[in-house]
Amino acid sequence: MRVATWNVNSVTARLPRLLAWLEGSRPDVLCLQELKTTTEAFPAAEVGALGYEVAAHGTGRWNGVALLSRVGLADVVRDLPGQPEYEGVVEPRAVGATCGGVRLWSVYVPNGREVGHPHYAYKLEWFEALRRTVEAEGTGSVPFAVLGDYNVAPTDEDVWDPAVFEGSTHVTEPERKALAALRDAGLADVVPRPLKYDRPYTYWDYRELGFPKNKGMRIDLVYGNPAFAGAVSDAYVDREERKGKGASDHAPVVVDLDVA
DNA sequence: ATGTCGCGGTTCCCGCGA
Repeated sequence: MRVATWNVNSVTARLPRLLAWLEGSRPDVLCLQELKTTTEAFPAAEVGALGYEVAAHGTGRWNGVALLSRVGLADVVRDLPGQPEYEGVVEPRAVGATCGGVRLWSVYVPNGREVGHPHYAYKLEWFEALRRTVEAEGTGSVPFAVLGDYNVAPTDEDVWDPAVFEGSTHVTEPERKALAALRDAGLADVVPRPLKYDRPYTYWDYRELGFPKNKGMRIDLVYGNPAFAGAVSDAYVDREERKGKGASDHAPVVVDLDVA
């Protein structure tokens, strides 16, 4: 079984690339983030023509997540139980489903903007709701994983230059402790292999030639319970998809599993 | 070497978020 996660930075803008990537990589399940469109406007017919069922969750210009599956899509849940609001709104940042006997969540963790900003506190609250979901769903024998854009680099090795990020979001101790809490809840960080260079970055800023200079970050993560992580046979970052005109600023992370 | 991108509204540029 092949599962993948990809922040597409607008599914509408990325549709030609998304369809080509699905045809080329043939994941059984794909977790998408940053749809930037509504549930209704999601291109379900186009991905359906490739054999995928869709659980999309979007409200418009920002955020939005989806699960695409060609191995079944059951027990769909939109939003984390108890997911915190931002400015009075529960944003579309999480969707869960059971696909081919594996329980999966596609998540888009809040960015945080600046340390001390209300969005940063919201980010940490959001992680706590995610941790509670892991405790509720992920501690049994069923393979379980949370895939998506976590907006946190787990270690200093996961950013191209730690000095540049000093004092910024994505690398602070409270954010990294939120990831550690997920590991304490039983999940393992399924670290993919890079297809080039030494670090498996998943995101490179559009600005200042981030990709050609490999000024990247590993912020798109796959956190799986023992039944999931123990079944992993391979994992890699598909940096090829970050190349060329019309790319997202994130590359897909692909995980192959030996599950029935 | 791609030396930002994408969206929606206040539209044919601007502000915002990332």
